[in-house]
Amino acid sequence: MSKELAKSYKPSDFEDRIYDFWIKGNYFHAEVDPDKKPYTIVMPPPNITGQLHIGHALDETLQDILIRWKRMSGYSALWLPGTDHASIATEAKIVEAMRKEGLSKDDLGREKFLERAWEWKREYGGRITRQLRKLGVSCDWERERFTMDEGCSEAVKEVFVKLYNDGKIYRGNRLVNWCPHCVTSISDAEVEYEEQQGHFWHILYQVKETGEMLEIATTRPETMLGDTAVAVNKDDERYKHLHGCHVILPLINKEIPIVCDDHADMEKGTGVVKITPAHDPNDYEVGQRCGLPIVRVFTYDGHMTGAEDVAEYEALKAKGGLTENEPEVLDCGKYAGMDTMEARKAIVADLEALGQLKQVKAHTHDVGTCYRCHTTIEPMVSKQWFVRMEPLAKPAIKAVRDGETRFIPERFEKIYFHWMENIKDWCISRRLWWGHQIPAYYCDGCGEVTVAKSMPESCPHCGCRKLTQDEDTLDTWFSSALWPFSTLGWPEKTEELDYFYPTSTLVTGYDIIFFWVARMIFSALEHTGKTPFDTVFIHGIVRDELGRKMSKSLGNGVDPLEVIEKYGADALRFLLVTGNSPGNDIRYSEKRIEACSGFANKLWNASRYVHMNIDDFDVKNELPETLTTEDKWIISTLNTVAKEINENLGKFELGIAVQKIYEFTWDCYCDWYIELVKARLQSEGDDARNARQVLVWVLDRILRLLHPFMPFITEEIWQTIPHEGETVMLAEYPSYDSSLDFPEAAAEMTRIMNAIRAIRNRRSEMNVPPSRKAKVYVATKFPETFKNGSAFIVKLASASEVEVADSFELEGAVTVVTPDAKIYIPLDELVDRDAELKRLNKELEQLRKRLAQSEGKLNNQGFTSKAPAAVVEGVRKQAEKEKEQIALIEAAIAALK
RNA sequence: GGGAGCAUAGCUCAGCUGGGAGAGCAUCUGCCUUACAAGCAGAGGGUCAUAGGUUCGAGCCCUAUUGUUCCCACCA
Repeated sequence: MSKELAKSYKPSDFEDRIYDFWIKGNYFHAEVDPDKKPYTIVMPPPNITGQLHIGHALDETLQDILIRWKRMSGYSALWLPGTDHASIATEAKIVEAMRKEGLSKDDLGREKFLERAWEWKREYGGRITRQLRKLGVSCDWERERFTMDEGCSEAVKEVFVKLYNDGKIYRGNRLVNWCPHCVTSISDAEVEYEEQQGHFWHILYQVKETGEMLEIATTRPETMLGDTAVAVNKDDERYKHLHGCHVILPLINKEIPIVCDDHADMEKGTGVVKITPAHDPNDYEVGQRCGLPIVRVFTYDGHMTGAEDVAEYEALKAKGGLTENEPEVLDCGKYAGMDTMEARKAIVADLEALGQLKQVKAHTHDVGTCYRCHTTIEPMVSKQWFVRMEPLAKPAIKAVRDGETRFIPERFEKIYFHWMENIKDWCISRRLWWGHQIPAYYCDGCGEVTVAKSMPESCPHCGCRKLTQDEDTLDTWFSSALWPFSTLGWPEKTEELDYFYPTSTLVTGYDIIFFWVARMIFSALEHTGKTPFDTVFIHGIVRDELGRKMSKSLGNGVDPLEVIEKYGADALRFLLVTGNSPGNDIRYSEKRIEACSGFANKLWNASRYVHMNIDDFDVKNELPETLTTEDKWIISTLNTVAKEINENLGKFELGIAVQKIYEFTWDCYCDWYIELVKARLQSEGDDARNARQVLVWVLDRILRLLHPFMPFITEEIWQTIPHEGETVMLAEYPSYDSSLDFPEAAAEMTRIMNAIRAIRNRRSEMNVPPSRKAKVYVATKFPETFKNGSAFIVKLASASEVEVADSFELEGAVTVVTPDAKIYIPLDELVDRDAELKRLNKELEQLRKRLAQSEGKLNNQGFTSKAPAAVVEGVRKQAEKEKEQIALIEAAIAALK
């Protein structure tokens, strides 16, 4: 490490070097240490397909701040990183790449495809974690995991088998969300609803028994071929005569019953609704209640079924492979093979030709789409694997209700509860190859299923030796749900698991509470008996300058790597926590990042100044025996700030904490303390030596306090000042120390500072340049304080000299009044009697107003009797000060006249 | 249809359990004071969305209203 500090702040010159230094020192590594308390964060694993975006930058920055703070506070702080295999997203990318080569999945076959996928993982899986390093993340790379590595896969199998044996995983035909583009089922959480312009088609169905026409409205006429009933409400007077009758399904002239079901709402439309159990969630329910057949009319890739599909169905039937709720398949005849949109057009046209299309109305409605490819979802009855959610959700609700896991901010608990309380069974099977293959084996002989962690030698049901593993894989989130414990070695009883689990804090965005957070909680409770983390710290999303979500299509994304290149990772990190409170969105703006970078620059320059004053001396980084008033003031202030920052961090108020460091550094240290000691530093002897020590000591504490937020610059500077230890990363985080409290000195310093501010203020109002010095007379009850501080007034308030006394009889002087002093500045030629009178009167008026307020309170018996004594006492003192000041100003006015 | 967030200075936002409205940027004034002009010293600028209520006291708590963003929901 260099001992020199470069002339100017150029983060790109040292950030990478510092990161390498940390890696070489192995400072990120956390061990099981019985002498320390554990603090654990598991990183939300980014997708291997992903590139670092600003959302990651926010998420990782918050985690890094917490982990660095805890590490410096004496915890064994483990931040466990990793990546997610992201089955749909990755598979889609590989399929897309293959398509460009003219290859399909079937051309390659499963084995070859998976080889390619792993190749992809090797190539791109490390990209995102390399990018993360640019941010300065201090995670334990030795413990990096991947959702499909051996251990995580073991955990997945363990969980699947256990849940299956407990009856909490089952396989069956249910209505699922089907993405015809990804050609797989997806879970309810993966459906995104988008508002679309559509139509209501009013179709006429003829009643067989009476010949009358029933008008039925639908938004999806292409599903009508799969209708197996129409429903009316049993209380609907209009249709009571039709109970038990049938209608003729147009186009295919199929006879289907009219059933009664509460789903038919008398208030809505005509009160008659067509029932397509195979392709609509509600209709599926009606079908179940009324015992209707299920007729599938769509293929899995979004076309109308035809003879081939029927043949497939018949073959399965012949084999005895039909199970409960197995949908029949319809040969859609002339519509067979059309995609659903073509079919819709053709069917509508044919209905019109038949005179059975009564009307078409425009209609906007929410249409479900796939969250990955945004293709319209086709609800479809299909045989899939499901997790039974009710028994899992209950304890997960209780754990949060009982406070075993809490959300920051708390309002997100409501969202969590609402979701958990209304949860449906979780469809976990995906017709994909990239992922955890479902550990279920089908016997070629008897067809029975066996669920086991590995393929059984022979079928336990019939002894047949030929078994085939289920082709499908599990939802990506099934493995992510195990992340907090699978990464620590579960199901093995490792010492890491014992020590670091349950983890401490989960940091994530509100957008994946359902996908991930909720599922981790119920999985952890089910398999480890414990909630996976104490606290879920939720943050918002980063928006662009106009408050819009960043998106590829808008092209308004901010590339964090470019920002780091230009301003440094420290500035970006600072930006992401400043002026923000938990759970709220953040707006990115160039102006703001410049301000953050400006702060780093300020710190850099202050450090350079410190260097100018210590480099030629042997300066110890410890407080001297003798402290001056200004020393005590800065130390005492720092002590208070350190106390507050720890409190704020403990409450996840990172934005408040960082602002306090900012203010202390810039206002207290740079603008006041350094200015206050400049004279001493130029002197010789103990005075100067002591000042150097305090200067260094305070800077060291600033660097420590700031380090979790701005790790690079703080390390770079820290290495150049006197210090103990190898890295600021492992220096102790400052906290409150009662021996560093100097309230009297702080009060004295405040009196001087108030006087300086008041004089500057008055001079500025009168446009007196600093070069024009003037004598200052201070009339005060604290003569010692002001005598001691007169040098400061000379230097910082452009005074030629300072005279202190109980009172002065001066005429033609400008007067300023502070709570502790009346100050005269004789600037004869500048004194504009009228202007001065006007100003004094204005001030008097303000003071009187305040006094009136104070006295109003004190005269209010409700206030004096009910308000806390300390508050009442505070107002009383305030009122006294105000009276004193008023008297002083009145005297000044009288003197002018 | 249900729920949540937000509304505070020209702009972007803080404001912790109720106890005299803040920051950054922008604007204006004066300073190249030997760390920093990416700076220093100052100034102006707010009916805390609206209307009620609780309280000795409300930006903060309660109710309603308006605007705005988002989430959830099976409405043909």
